[in-house]
Amino acid sequence: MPLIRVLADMERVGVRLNQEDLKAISTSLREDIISLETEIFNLAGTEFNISSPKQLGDILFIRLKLDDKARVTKTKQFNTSEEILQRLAGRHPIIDKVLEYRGLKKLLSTYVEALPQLVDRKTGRIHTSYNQAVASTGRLSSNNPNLQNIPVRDERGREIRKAFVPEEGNIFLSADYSQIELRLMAHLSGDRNMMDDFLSGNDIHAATASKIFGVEIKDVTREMRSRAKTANFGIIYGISSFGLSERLTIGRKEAKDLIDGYFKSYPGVKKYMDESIRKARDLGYVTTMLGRRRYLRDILSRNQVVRGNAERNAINAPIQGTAADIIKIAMVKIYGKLKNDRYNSKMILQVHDELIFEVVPEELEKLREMAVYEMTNAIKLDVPLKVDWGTGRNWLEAH
DNA sequence: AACCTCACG
DNA sequence: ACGTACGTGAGGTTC
Repeated sequence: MPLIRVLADMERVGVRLNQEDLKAISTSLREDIISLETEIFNLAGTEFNISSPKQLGDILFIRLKLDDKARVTKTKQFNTSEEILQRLAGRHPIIDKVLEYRGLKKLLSTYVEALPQLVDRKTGRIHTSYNQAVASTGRLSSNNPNLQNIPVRDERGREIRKAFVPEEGNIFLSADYSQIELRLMAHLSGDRNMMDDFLSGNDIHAATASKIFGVEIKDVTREMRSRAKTANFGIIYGISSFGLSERLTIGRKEAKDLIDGYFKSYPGVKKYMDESIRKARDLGYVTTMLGRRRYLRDILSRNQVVRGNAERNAINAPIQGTAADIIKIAMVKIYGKLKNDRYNSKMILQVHDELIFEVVPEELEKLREMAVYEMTNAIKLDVPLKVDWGTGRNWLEAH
């Protein structure tokens, strides 16, 4: 069965949205937004459109003179992104209010107000579209609406995720790959140390911290683990000392030392990354484990910014793309079994490393075992794949 | 339509 | 001297 039919079926089935929940969220968001508006206008001493980066920039950096060396965007406007504002937070009480306003407004306009309008009249459910041919790495994308970016990180946003629910009597099952991209880095690079970290079943970020900071795993602090985690992510994306220093708010030198330490701990990873770039130069493309190609026309560019971008793509695409290939294999296999064994439960959503099923309770045990098995064994690697799962009466709870 | 900002993995 | 971590989609503002 080709993937496109699996996706078509998932789109057709859709997912239920509890509109009463959303109404309540809407009311409370609106109230908070209005009072934040008032506070912001008072602090600014004038009314303006807080949603306009241009007007906000003028207020913060000219009227209130909060310029932190006034960073600017392409078009020479003041940069008012969250990242910049965070750094100014201590300087004036308006900053926190603006950040909070922005967050709540985002939830309201992008989700709470938009989603109910996309509930299908006939089915009473939300039906996304999955695209197979948009993302250059081979990932799926989802639009109209995008159900791959439903909030989960903040408390307020999580309320929205709770509004995604199964039919009366059914339950959600969520199954997701644990650290699939880092596992792929371990496999593809063949780095003995990283492979051993996964084979021993240790917490990978703690294991990385232990190596780069030179302490026993048991002596790894939260801060060390958090930095190691950032470094691990950075590695997958084709790290630079600048990028890492920005994210950790540390100096360039310190970031460089950290990266050097990383590559000393995982020398195979460094070798693999260099090899990926060399391959891209030779062939003009890189491939995933399953042979999907990403062409990199800029890999020989004389412009180092453009070339650097292509080099990071050469590192990242085989990793992200292989992860995408793997979950697609699992989806096709799982879908085949759902059909063949006449399940009444349905696979309804895919979010890159996660599959969500709407399950009739009698089938839960069997389906959970089957789905986790198919995901875990979709491909044979030199390190184990791990799949976590959960169930619940809404999407958040299933996590 | 371009830009800025921000939601997710 | 430059600009700098991967991949998406969507809403609001501005031109």
